[in-house]
Amino acid sequence: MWRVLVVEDDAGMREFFAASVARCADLKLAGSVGTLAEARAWLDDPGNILDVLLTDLGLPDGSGLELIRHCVALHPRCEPLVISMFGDEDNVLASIEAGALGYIHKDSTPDDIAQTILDMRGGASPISPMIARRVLSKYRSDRVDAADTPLRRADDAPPVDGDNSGAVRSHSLLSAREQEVLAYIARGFSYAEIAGLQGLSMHTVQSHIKNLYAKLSVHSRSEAVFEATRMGLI
Amino acid sequence: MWRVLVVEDDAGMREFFAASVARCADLKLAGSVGTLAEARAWLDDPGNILDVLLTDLGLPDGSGLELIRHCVALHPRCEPLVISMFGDEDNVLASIEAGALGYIHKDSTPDDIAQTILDMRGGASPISPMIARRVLSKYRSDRVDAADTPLRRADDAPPVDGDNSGAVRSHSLLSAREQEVLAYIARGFSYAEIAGLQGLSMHTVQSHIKNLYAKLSVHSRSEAVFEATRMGLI
DNA sequence: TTGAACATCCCATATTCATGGGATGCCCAG
DNA sequence: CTGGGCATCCCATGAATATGGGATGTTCAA
Repeated sequence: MWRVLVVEDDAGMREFFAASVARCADLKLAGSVGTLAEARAWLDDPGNILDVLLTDLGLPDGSGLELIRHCVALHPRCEPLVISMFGDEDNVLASIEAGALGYIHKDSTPDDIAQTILDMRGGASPISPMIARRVLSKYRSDRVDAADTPLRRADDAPPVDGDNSGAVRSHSLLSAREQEVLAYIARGFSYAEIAGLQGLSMHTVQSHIKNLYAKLSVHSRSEAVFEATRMGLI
Repeated sequence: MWRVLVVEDDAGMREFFAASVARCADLKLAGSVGTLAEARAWLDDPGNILDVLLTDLGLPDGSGLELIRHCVALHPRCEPLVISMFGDEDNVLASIEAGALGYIHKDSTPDDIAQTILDMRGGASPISPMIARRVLSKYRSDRVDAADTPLRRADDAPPVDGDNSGAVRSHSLLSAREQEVLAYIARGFSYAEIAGLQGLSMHTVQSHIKNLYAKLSVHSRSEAVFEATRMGLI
């Protein structure tokens, strides 16, 4: 009997999925929430055990991708399944990279949904041939250039400066300020300390760090130091 | 109109596949052979152009895997498809690694065969959910291996230990656990996530990090990553 | 001259950290 | 057989961080 958590912002849809799960004898609806925050809280509760995460990608307060990563980290035995819309292949692929094992179409019937979940727990990966092909391509190219594969969380792509005039200033991904701030971060200085050392406001420092993170595609100081080191910026 | 080469040692089967291809208006039977040698010769002839290689794996004079590799090298635009038997998943997986895009079951109907080939040329990868799952696992473990390789350098750290027989680990500043935790910290994982990934309690992770800090004489994650990098521990 | 990138500053809030405790059990060396 | 290093777990709290908003001005290139 597999425990399923449904995460979907649209109330109607959520009801539908929840009902589909609930009415299958081999599945148990462990929970049903509508936001990323709620889902995270649910997953964070050590009392909750999960076998299947059924989640939408477009949540009001964030991306389902984050949720998937969070889930695979916290519940290693849980298998994530994505609720996808038609023509949403890029996102599905991203989900798979994030840890999803397959997806369910938004216009599936209740029985299809339950069956797909059971198939997955039986060892299958419910993905279409089109997606399979793309996974294969990715798989192959990754084997080739595995050396400089981004390490993690590189997919919630930051606004990494869409201008490709990069030929000019190719060796300064970061602005001068950002670089300085980064150096301080690596040495463990706090916002306030960096601000003091540079004669800036703490808010300014915060801003620089925000931008820094976006450019490095990271979400924390330690990750930033790690990535920057890897990229030879420190 | 896709040109198909059929490679299958069993004469009856070969006839069957050849006929299935031939009778489809959008496919052209470019050739039909029964041995690896013949197939190689066919592929080696610069006059022959190929869009789809449909091959069995168990050929009398060698493996279809070799043929697939040979084919992808000589005919980059050709898409290999494997003829598989029931329960032959390991071989199918190997074929995919060798370059195959999918497979056809030996007990398919003529129409299925043609349709599968057309689907593949349309951008799909005809593989079952079970196989897809195995490809995914492989894909993921490969990525992890790739990401981990640069981390474990001078030292030891067997992936998941549990046995602390490391008596001979004389000049290792950090314990195995601490190293692992450090690696996760560098990638920006939170306490809870690291705990999940290692199957530990969050409190335990916290303890390791505390001790880690003491050993490195630092007071934050970013400092730890910086110092550890400087000391060649990451 | 209009937009884009940068630098600067401000605010608010939920989450996560750091760090101080303390506890048990294992194994190895002294 | 005892102490120290390691691994594991628990708790609590103040501090720091991450991240979402906005706002202003400069500079440089299209």
